[in-house]
Amino acid sequence: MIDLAILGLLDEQDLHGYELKKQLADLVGARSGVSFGSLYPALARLEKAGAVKAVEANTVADAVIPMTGALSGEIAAFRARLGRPAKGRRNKKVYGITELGRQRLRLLLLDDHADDRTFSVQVAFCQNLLPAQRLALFERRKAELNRRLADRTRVSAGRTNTYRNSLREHDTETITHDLVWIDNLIDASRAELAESAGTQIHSLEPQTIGDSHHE
Amino acid sequence: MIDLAILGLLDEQDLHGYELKKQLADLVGARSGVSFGSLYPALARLEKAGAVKAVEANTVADAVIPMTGALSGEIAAFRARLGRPAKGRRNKKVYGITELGRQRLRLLLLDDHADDRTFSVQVAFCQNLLPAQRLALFERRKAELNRRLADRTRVSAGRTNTYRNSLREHDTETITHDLVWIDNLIDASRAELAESAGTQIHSLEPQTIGDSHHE
DNA sequence: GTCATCATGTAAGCCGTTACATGATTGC
DNA sequence: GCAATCATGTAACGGCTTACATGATGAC
Repeated sequence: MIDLAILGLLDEQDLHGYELKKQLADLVGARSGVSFGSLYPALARLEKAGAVKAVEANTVADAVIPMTGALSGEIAAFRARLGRPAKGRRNKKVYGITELGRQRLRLLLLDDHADDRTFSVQVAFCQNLLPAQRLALFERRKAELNRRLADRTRVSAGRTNTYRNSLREHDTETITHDLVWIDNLIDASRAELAESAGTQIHSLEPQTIGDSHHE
Repeated sequence: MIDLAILGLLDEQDLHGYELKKQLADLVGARSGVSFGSLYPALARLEKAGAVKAVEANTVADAVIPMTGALSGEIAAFRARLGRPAKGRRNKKVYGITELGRQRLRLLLLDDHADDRTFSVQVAFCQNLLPAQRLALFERRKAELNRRLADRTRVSAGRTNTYRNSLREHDTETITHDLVWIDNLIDASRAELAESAGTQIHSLEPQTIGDSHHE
């Protein structure tokens, strides 16, 4: 999961570890947040594998301006790209994704053995997929949620009390809520797919010309 | 978490590992289900610590009758208590909770550093708590969820796209849904607390006597 | 007699956390 | 110059999963 999140973020902009961690926490929620102890080793591993590489290390300036806070990463990345040594924050390692990393990202995005948290991250970066792949991702998830719902109704025996019933009901509602969400995503995906199929046939729309390689 | 779930289940009935695993899966959902590789070591650990002890080992019969499936555990436990060697399934270890185990259970139920999954299990067995403790448990959870909601609105900057926005919105809805649930539990707890306080004093009001400390 | 299921356990390994170690920069 | 924050790492440890090893029983 951490690889997916790192590659997804680095595909959008170059970042250094510390900033990466912040955006990661933002993405998956402060809770279950990734720690340095897993982030840095993960970055090292990805670098060794050639999926990311350090760019502009040690020369980069950083925006210390607190700002809205969440913008500092973008500023840092911006300055990193410019190579401007504004105030001279030191041994920071700004990472960028490689072509190999992008391939790996696409693979991870398609992985169907993903757990719940990983699925969330897949959704967060699923713009990197082709419309049809995105749709397939959502459909798989829908099937999985329906399976859980079925399991849930099948059992229901055993000791029960107020709290266990309440818990069970709440869980069911949560899954149902997830299903509604997924259904919306699926609808949107299908619409998009139909639209792009239409444009491909007689180029009505000025959009999406580049997807020659499938569909 | 596994200790809490095991002790909670064994507090209701004596069970052997295999059956325990089924009920555990039922409790926390088939997904994120506990595996034998963690269950048996956990049982061994708890036994060594004196929190559970094996009862009726090796003499016990088991109901092989498939039935509705979920009932088999209760039947097994029932027969275990009777000591009836129906057909003679062999080296099964039926565990029971000890007084020390019950103490440990109460501690785990009150632990406020519990993660999300653990909290669910705490709710499942919170009947073992005193009304006031139960209320405190729910209130803490409510505070935690509100904290997350606050974090969530604070950030919201950074790169966004359709899918990230949708994910974010869905997460927010999920937390809100959890909050509604907790609020209901809290209301019920307060009512119960007031009622028991009322009967204890001289049964005047059936409502809100216990909340001297806020509102 | 053999296959599926019930049943218990062990071992290797992954993944992630906490805690520790280090050090530069900025604000006061 | 001192504390807080930024920044990067390492080390120890824990918990859980997968896979393996074992074996009894009941159904066919």
